[in-house]
Amino acid sequence: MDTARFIRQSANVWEIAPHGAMRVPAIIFASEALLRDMDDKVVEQISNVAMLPGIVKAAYAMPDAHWGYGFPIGGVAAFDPEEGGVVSAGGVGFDISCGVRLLRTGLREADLHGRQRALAAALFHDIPAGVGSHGALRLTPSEMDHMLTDGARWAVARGYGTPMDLLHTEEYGRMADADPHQVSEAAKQRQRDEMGTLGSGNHYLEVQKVSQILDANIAAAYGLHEDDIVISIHCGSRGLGHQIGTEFLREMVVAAPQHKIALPDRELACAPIDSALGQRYLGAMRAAINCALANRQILTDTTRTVFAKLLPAARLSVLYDVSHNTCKVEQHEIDGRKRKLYVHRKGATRAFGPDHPAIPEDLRPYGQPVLIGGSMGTASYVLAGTPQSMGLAFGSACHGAGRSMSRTQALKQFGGRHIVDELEQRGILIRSPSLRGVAEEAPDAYKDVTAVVAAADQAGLAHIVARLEPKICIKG
DNA sequence: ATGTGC
Repeated sequence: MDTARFIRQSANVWEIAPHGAMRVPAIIFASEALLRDMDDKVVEQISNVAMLPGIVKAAYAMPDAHWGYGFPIGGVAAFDPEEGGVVSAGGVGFDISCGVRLLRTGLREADLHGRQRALAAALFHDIPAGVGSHGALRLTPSEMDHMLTDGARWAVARGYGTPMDLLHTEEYGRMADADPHQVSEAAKQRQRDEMGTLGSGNHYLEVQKVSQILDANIAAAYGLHEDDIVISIHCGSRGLGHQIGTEFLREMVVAAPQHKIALPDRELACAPIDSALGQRYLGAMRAAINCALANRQILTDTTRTVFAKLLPAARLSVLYDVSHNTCKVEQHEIDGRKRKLYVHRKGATRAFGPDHPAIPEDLRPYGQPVLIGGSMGTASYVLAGTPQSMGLAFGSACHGAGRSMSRTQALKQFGGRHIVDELEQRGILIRSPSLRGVAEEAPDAYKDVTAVVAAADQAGLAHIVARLEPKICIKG
């Protein structure tokens, strides 16, 4: 990307002033090197987002941004219903409420010695992974509705985990105002036996060690110490979220003319927040958020069972669970005035600063944990929301490394077997039902996650707390 | 992301 197109606001903040049909500026958070390597499509897409009705302040792209469906992945945009603001299915993405949950184990790296292979085998055996994977559960229609209404709270009530888990989950495990009646039978059908499954693509369950502490004070408050073993679970709402996304996208394209919305790109299909269609989508999307929260809760329970068999000294506790594909109603102060906004985060993690009431009480003084999943075989990071993050991009940060190469391109260039062998030589065990999937997820098909989080940190979006390195990766 | 697709 040509950096001359931008007004450089500061070292890591780049702006395109509004022109043409843009209502607000487009802003990219990135280092100069990341921006130079960034897909031109990102500017085109956030500039299009900046044209949508009721958009507030600016359309943003995070340092890991790349080309997505309509909105870039790594995009943030907030809309005001009082100014004709819209909600967009493409602004949330197909994998509704995809997110990361981080578990502490109470184990140290030394506790894994001699057990790593057995643990990898047991996790791979018990965690359903891959395209169309099925879990042990099969939901009746009434259980499906309970799950879609109560999220992780439903899972805990059914014996999958403890109330303590909910305390450290976004929305305390239950997204309010979900409406299972707006979720089609087809979506429910697809999800019936997919609860507690990982899925495919970039989803994974990883056993990691804390390799570096970058903020000792916050790390201690988060219960993280060097050489600790932790577990990251990265997955979303499976077939249900995808089906909801597909159906509403189609409906929003058809309805756009009725709502008098001129779309700069039909992939940006959206509906006014105050329309019946907008409200129906929000009800269904929140039900999908509950599905993802319940899914990660059940996976937590399965993981606990595996650890109890192999490493009974382990005590798995949730540090935090946060989504990076959502649209949420939040209060934000704009020019001294508090406004209720519909914040779309697509491949962007919520990153609320210290003292925000949405953060669990014991973590509140330190800022919300921001969980950044790296690409397979590379590092992940834990960051914390900062006091200034609310004013920068509505309290948002990056979500991962971000692809630098398409899946097709990665398949041409890399071999799954080779990647597994190479990582094994570095002490990282990859277990996956699909070598093709492994090739698509090759570490070199992604940006450098360390550079991405450094840019997020330097821009002030979130503050780096700890670095995690993989030991075992169960790959979807 | 996805019962991976014109």
